[in-house]
Amino acid sequence: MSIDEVLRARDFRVTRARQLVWEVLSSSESHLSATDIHERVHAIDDSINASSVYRALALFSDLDLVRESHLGELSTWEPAHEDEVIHLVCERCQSTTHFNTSTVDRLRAQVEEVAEFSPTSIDVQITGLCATCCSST
Amino acid sequence: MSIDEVLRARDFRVTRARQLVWEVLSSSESHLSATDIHERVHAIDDSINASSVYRALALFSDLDLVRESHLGELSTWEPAHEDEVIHLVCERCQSTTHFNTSTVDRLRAQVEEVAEFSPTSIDVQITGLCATCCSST
DNA sequence: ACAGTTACTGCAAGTCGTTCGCAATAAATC
DNA sequence: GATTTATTGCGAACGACTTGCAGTAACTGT
Repeated sequence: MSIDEVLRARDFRVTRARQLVWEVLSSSESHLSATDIHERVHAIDDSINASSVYRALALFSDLDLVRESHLGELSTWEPAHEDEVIHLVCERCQSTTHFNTSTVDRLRAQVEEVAEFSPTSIDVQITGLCATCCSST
Repeated sequence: MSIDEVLRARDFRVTRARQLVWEVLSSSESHLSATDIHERVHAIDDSINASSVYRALALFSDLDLVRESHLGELSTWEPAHEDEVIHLVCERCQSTTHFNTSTVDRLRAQVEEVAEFSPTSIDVQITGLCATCCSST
């Protein structure tokens, strides 16, 4: 189902701003800040305003099409994904990558058993240096 | 070693602003935003300005006395602690508890090996229901 | 205890990301 | 194509945070 269809199916209008924001978001592999997104959208069509970008992101967030994270200094967005994933945030280049491991499940189990805590969501965030930045030190 | 001693030992002046920020920070069990801290400091002594709070936090951060996290919409602060610790945040009573497990070390090792990422800090936040709230459902 | 030095502070202005009100625009419906 | 109204662009406003600067108060030496 394309973004146009999703929007129409939920009775929202298909607009150029929304299409472009989605295009930028889904064609990037990493997390993007609102400013990143706005810049990229603006590069394609400079008539699209920053507030439209923010409004599109808010809408997509309501529709669970995107996932907002507060990893670095700014909020970042990415298309929504199912699994609990670890975020690796590079403190030099600010890039964010995903890392998937069953260790997170082990963590969940431990917390439930030992701490008697019943988790609804797990957010793991590791800051440090990514491979590229680390080797260029 | 008290905050006064730490400051003096490193050739920084002991000021009321710094003392109060530290007092607020170390007497709270949960993470606090800069605004929270400012409010609490202001409640004790309303002559202390917001910029002094920010400057104190920046200094404490340099001295590794506090730890900054980017888990929510705002940055939050807490006194630095040695071990990488898991934060269990109850979504009903808002209490925050620490949980210590070697699984976090395993995580670090995995990330280093598999993702070739060199971590400086690990933040794990688990939201859900604490034992008390869970049993009173 | 006091004077001198200067690290710190309070203040006000400035920055930056984000939000909001409103009139103009353009997507859907007929 | 005309009508309706959800969306937009714009500019002003907001809130967190930073900065420059002149005044203050914490340390130092006497």
